[in-house]
Amino acid sequence: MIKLEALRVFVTVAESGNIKDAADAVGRTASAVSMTLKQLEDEIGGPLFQTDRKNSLTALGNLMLDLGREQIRSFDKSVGIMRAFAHSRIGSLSIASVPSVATNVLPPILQRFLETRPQVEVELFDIDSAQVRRMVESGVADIGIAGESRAGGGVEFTPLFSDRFKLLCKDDHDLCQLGRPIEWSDLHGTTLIRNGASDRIDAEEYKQLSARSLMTVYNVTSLVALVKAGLGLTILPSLTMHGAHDGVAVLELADAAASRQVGLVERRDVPPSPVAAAFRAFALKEIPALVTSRLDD
Amino acid sequence: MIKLEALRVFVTVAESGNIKDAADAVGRTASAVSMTLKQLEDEIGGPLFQTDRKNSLTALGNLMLDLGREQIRSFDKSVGIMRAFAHSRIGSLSIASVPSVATNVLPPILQRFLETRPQVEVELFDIDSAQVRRMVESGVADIGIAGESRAGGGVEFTPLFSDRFKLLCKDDHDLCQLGRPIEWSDLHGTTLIRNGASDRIDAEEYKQLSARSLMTVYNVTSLVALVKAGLGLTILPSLTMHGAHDGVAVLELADAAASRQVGLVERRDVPPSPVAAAFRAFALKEIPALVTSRLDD
DNA sequence: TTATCAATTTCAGAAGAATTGAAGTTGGTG
DNA sequence: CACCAACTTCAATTCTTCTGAAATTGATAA
Repeated sequence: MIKLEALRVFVTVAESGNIKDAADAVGRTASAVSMTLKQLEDEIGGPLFQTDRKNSLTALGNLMLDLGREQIRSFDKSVGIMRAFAHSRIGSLSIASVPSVATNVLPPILQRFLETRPQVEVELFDIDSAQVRRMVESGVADIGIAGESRAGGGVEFTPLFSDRFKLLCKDDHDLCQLGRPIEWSDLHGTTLIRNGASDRIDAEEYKQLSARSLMTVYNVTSLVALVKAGLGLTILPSLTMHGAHDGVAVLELADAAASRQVGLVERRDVPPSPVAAAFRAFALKEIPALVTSRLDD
Repeated sequence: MIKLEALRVFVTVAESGNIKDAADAVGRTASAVSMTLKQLEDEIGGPLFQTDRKNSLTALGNLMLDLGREQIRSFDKSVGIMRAFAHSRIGSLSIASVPSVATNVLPPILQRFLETRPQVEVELFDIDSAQVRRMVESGVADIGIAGESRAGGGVEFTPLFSDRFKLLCKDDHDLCQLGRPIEWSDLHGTTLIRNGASDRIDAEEYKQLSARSLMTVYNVTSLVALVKAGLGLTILPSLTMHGAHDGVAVLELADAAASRQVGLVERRDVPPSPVAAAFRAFALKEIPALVTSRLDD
């Protein structure tokens, strides 16, 4: 059986024009090279060089030099691709994330992740938690970032950070004068605007308040605009409303349990691609640190 | 160093979905296959299968299956080409031959030669002996067929057959009545037409006759037409005028030395390509036999 | 949950292939 | 024609790969 290694030796000899130099180049003795060449000629079925001074090729030798070079080049390139992929230097990564993280957290994370992986292709979808789970489950996204869900399903959740809910109201609202964390009871008699994230709060008191609410707004920008216009107040994870908004105030809630767990969503039983695995490790290490500093503003 | 053989094993395992069947397919034990796979994973830098039951590939495994298959296919194809070329089943062959041989001898020879080599490409040039030598010397033709030349030059001559010169005259010419081989002296007083081939006759008597000749014609068809028209007689190698011509007679010459040696012309010090070498051997064996029967007509 | 069974892995020894260094050839050069 | 360098050959050695037995693993069924 002809080996690629034998072709490598042959090409080296053909290029150096003699066995001794080729032997040095491949790190063997001349006799080893000579034997390899002989074996190759036997297996191919004809002489490769015109004389045993290896400075001129036969027609067969020329053909083998061309074909051999191409095979070596192509093989080495393939191996390079395999290794690059295995070491997550190449590949593609599809991330599905809830908007708050996609907007406030992922940009610097991805930037740093891609700094050492310029060849990796990334797709980022910002969608709500339920859809994140769906995209990961169906394999459309390699990894998701979303709030924790009750049902396990085909996906697995790994917490990244916890994000406390806060109250958003107009900055001249009465509640701003309280000077202390807001109790659920403080909200009686106010107009609460529901949103996509606030359903996750488990407190019974909040649920009752929420049930009486007449408005639900999913878009954060709209939500802030409505609050600013004085149409009501709303409760959001603090990361969601990260960044100052003129005319609105962000107040602490007294209920420490009012928080959402944000974490990675991954498919169960399907191992991640090397890039996805690398991103997972990177995210697990970097996102909590980043979020901590971000929420301390 | 990753070996193509390891990729072969991996592809087989990926295709059979388990080690045992793959081991049978490649003629190894399961343990050997298992170890090869492990080594491959170490060298690439990541797992190839999702579990140690080898029925589902990782993303890396899928990539390697694709790339590996392609490498194997391409390598095997290259080796096939090398072997086919070495065994002269493919390649190209450029033959330069004098017209008499190209017309009367080569067609059946080439037909038989190519019967077992349908992929071989042949070019055939019919030109005079001097040009045959030139084409072979310059490498334009791989092999030549021509009359023997005095000067060696960069080419080598190997005799194939000897071709006696004969006299061609109008069939009502007086010489036809002699009923015996023609002596040079019989030609005194006749009109001799010189031609490209007859210069090779060494006999002093002929040379004198030839020197007196006023006409030289190189094209055999024209030559025969002139003879038939009664403008003179000419002396040609018998193969040249093979095939009956109405109205002309072919007479034996008494001078047994009046013959040309026809043979192979090959470049010195440049080994023939496998096809050329095969054709050489074939020609050396088949042409003399064919010519003998051809000239016995 | 545990028992079972086949597939896989591990391990040490065996077999095989490649490599070495020394001795022997060969071919080119002065 | 003798010399020298390059190459080949050969037997011993080293390195790699393979094998068979035993241990482990994981799926399936009781």
